Amino acid sequence: MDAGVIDAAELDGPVDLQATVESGQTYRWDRFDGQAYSTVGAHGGDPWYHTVLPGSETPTNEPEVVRLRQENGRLNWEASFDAAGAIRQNLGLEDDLAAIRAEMGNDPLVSRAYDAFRGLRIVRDPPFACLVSFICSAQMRVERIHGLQRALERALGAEVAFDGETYHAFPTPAALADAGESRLRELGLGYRAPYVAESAAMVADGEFHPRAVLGCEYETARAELTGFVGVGDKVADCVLLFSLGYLQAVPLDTWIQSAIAEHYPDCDRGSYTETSRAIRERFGGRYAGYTQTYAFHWLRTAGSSPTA
DNA sequence: AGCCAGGCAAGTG
DNA sequence: CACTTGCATGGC
Repeated sequence: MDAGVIDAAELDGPVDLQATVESGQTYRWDRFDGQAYSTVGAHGGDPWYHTVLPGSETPTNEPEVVRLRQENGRLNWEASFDAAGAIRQNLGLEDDLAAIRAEMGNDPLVSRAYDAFRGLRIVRDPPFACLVSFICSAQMRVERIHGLQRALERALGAEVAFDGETYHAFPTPAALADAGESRLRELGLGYRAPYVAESAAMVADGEFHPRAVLGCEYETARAELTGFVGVGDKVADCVLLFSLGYLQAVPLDTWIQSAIAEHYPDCDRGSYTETSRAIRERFGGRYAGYTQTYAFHWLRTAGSSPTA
């Protein structure tokens, strides 16, 4: 077993592991202590989190386990390989958070949210898992989205042994495509089941891959991703922001739309494309997705309920 | 019991 | 293009 420490002092700005992995941007990290996933602040002590990275992101080309825990300014990790680089990349630890904050804006909502979750980073999740989890996210609560991803892993993901325990990788595109709509309905996906089955088949067949939009200009990339079944502008923005590193993407979900109505009514331009352009400018341009994610987490945990 | 959840697709006007 | 409707399931 490999292990190591990432000291926040090496990074540009603070780190808050719990806010990063429990703010609804990634569904690939599980808390080890078995407590409810999204009960922010309810755990005692510093919990371990674990994930299984896909073979496409490991040196062995096989799924590998990573465990991680924050103690003050230090991130302790354990893994089946030298995972320091992968962790830094996957959790946005290489982002210059201090510089990003300077472009996020200073209105009350943004300032309150940033102060509440100082150290929250934007993740770079494995693209296929990110795509599936946000297809599943339609009309579902964050806690349930996370539960569904775990159900998919347990039922359809490869077993990975590590340190005497068994973990599950996220299902491959072929595994989800082969499972088909009926099996995915059995696992609780509801009307999203055919969306996941069809989009997984597109990837398994080599017809399309979320990674294929890398290099495209932002709005082009978003439009391309809507070629997947079950992916509209909002889910496409989630994949761009939480997986592909498009930090300007601002997913216009119900929480953000209600925040726009309440706090930035001049940014409501009536269409997704135009409202997106306006709020992106208000939220700091190239780093607007960071602002969105702080605002989302703050609204969902401390702010008022959406009215939309 | 009814309403709602990190929406999307298909169908109208 | 704007607007409406149907869609699974679980928690409050």
